[in-house]
Amino acid sequence: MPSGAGGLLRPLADDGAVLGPERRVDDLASAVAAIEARDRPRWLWPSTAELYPRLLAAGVRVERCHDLELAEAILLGAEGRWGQPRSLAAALARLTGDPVPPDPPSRAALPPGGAQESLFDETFIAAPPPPLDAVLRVFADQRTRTAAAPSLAPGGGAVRTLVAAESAAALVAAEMGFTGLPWRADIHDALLRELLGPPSPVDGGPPARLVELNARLNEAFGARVHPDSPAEVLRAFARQGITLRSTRRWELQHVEHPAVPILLEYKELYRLWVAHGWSWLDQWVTGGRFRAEYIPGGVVSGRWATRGGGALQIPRVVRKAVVADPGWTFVVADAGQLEPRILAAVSADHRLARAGAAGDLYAALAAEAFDGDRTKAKVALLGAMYGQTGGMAAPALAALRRFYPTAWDLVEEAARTGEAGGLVRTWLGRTCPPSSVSWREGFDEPGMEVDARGGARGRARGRFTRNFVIQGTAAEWALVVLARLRTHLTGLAAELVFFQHDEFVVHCPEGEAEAVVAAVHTAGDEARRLLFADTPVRFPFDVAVVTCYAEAK
DNA sequence: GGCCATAGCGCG
DNA sequence: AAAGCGCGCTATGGCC
Repeated sequence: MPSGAGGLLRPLADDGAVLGPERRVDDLASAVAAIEARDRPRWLWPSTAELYPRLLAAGVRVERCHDLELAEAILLGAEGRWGQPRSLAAALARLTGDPVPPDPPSRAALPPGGAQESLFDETFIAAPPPPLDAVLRVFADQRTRTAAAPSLAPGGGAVRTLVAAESAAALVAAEMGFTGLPWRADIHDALLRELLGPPSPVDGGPPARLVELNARLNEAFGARVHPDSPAEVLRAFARQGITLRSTRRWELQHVEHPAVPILLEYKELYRLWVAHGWSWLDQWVTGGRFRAEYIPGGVVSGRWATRGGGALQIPRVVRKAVVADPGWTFVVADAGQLEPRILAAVSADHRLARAGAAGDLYAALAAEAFDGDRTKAKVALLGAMYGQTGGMAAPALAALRRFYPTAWDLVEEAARTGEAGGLVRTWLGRTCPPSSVSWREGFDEPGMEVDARGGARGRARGRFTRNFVIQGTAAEWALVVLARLRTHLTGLAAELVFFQHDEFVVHCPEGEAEAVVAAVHTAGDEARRLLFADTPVRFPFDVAVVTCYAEAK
């Protein structure tokens, strides 16, 4: 953090009542550090993503915050105003009746130390700090709106929990981005050489193994083929008398032709090379760490998104490069069967909840309703949550409907609401975007009826809302786990280094592993109680203590 | 040259 | 008639 970044501070009570005068400080980070050490307050600020990385860079951590922007986005959704600008300035303008400014474009993903980063810093410093009365006014308004916001959970107050969890998670996100995931560039390089052969002598050229596979592919087709071009590959197969709809792997697998195994191997290695090859390593790994930018609430369902480096898509094979520091280890905790357990808890379906008390929910289902066929039980449950109706799932779904009618009704009701153009909400009250918002580009396919009811489009939306309730509630459970786990890790050297939807990775000295494992289980239990009180459903973790991430699972 | 849609595949 | 959800990233290929 450049020295001299100042700011404005003011002490408040929990309800936002002013407790003292406004104070301008020249060194915001030091002032925050001093107050944090003394009072451990809940910090109220416009944006964690904007401010907290700067505090972290100055060596300052805080325990709690209320993120006005994240709260605003949740509340706008709850009020049917999904997608309106969420910045402090926008929220204030809506209160004063002034023109609402659009949100600034999100910061582009930049490699660490990228040239544009310093440019951005200057812009930030040049901008005046927000007036504190704006912060107070918006906060007071949010408190009222939060109390009124609906949720799937019965009773009130759920959205307040959601806002608190989202704010806490934003702290974790910034800290994880700052800390980074331990990454051994030398091991990554050796892995790439083993799989791809030596890198090309030409800068950026394909490595030896890809060159070789391409040559063999040309031989098999009897012509030069550029395998990275789907159109060219389709034409090459057509010349062999084979008509394909696409060059997707699952379709190629059914084709009898000597080019197929070569092409499949090429595609797999090509993917590794372009997405997680040497240039990825150069761009994203510095000082033995992979640093991504994590974006809480970046996905409509409330899951996190990331910017840069594809942090949530690290291929399993590449995880061999994720190695703990000497004397340290990873605690990798994976919440097994999370979404079906969420369905059991949310629906409170008596029999499903009883199955959810078991260590293996699918096995419990199989024993009760699927003649011991675990695969069938799993297909049925996943089909119900994703809206699958055809193929193998049909008879399984019938059994599910018969044995677990309450759970069945919950997802069906969510689907019907979506098909009719309505909104659904998660347990803690995150609201899905309205149907007027195309939440996914390419949503409309040729021949899809525009009518929201009855048509293919309506059914697609039904599948979306059906899944939204489950995926979104699972994301909320995970947010609470993150927040609680973070709290339990304070005082230890342990650091949260990775989080991926239902999986938590802590990097800690070997001697702390036992305490971290205990903290994970405690956090999971606290999350269950906070969301679902006395549900019989359990949310067990598969926990692995490993020095290499690839060894987990 | 930049912009945008699409294809394809990695993750949960 | 059949229809499984959510993402990010990198390539190609058509466009201006």
